[in-house]
Amino acid sequence: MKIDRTDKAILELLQRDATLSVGQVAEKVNISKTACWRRMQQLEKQGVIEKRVALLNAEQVGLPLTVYISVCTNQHNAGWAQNFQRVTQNIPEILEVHRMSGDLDYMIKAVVSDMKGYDRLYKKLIDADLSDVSASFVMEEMKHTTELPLDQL
Amino acid sequence: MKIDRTDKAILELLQRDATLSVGQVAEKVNISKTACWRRMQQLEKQGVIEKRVALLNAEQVGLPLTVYISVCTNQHNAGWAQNFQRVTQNIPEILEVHRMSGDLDYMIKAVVSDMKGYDRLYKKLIDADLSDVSASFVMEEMKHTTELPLDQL
DNA sequence: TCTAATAAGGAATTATATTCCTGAATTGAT
DNA sequence: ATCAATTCAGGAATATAATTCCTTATTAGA
Repeated sequence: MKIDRTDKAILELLQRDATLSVGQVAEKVNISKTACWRRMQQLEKQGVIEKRVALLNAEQVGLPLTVYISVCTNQHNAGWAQNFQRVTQNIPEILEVHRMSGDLDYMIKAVVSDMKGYDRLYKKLIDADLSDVSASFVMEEMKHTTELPLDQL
Repeated sequence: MKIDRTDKAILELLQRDATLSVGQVAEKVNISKTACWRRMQQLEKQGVIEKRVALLNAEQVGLPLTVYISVCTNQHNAGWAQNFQRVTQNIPEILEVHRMSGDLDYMIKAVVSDMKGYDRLYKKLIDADLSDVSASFVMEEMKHTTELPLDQL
């Protein structure tokens, strides 16, 4: 199934605001309600639309501090990697974990309430045998979006 | 307005799946549809719920490569910062920009189609006089969520 | 305890999603 | 080019959900 110009327009709208009704989307992209509904279904079935979520304000829920943590290791073994995977999955403050190119290391993004909160997170990582850990704190969030650019479609 | 236990439960549900109907949420948190609807309205009015969005699959829309770019500067002046702000806001591949603690630098997260795509982005940054740029590519996305932990509420 | 204020639920109403059916456009074979 | 066969689109009907409105509890303060 190919994503055409109309699908692209639908995706752009829904990335911005998923509360739009089928009718509203249909009108904006100039097709009928039914046709629009079918396209939206299709895009979900294909997995192009992964999910619809509510985005919360981190400050208002008591998580004003974002921190990037890089973790280095010289342990190449599968056991270590598996343990790392398991530990990070189960810490809810950790929002993202990436294995990076270059050095053999990982980048973690986490949100915490304050330095005390970071310290608790740090200890959890240390306890899990992730020793080579270094943190950078976010001073100012200048841009933050979940909208992917769809130019290439 | 205080966020109580019930609000917290509502937020946890909607962070995970914003397609849940008011009725479904109400049932899960054991209150009436109307009460639940009012709480949801309130949470939106307060800005605790910032928005509802559709999350797309980056691979399926042709953006399989994520890159972190750090930008250093020795230019402290307001003009440079303003230019930086303007340039990054207008590049849609750039999803996040953070000013970090420690060294005077910035961290950018971007998505691109491939190395060619990265190179185009790189050139845009260079053109905008952001010279001290270094990239790290994501090899594997191990965790990626927009769900904030609400334990502290 | 009484009153005012606040919060909750049920029923009615409105809006929206979803299905179903019909007709148009497109494709592929002859 | 013509004729099925298939895919795609739209309108109307139906089902589901959101929203409003009204009435009843519950709470806080005098």
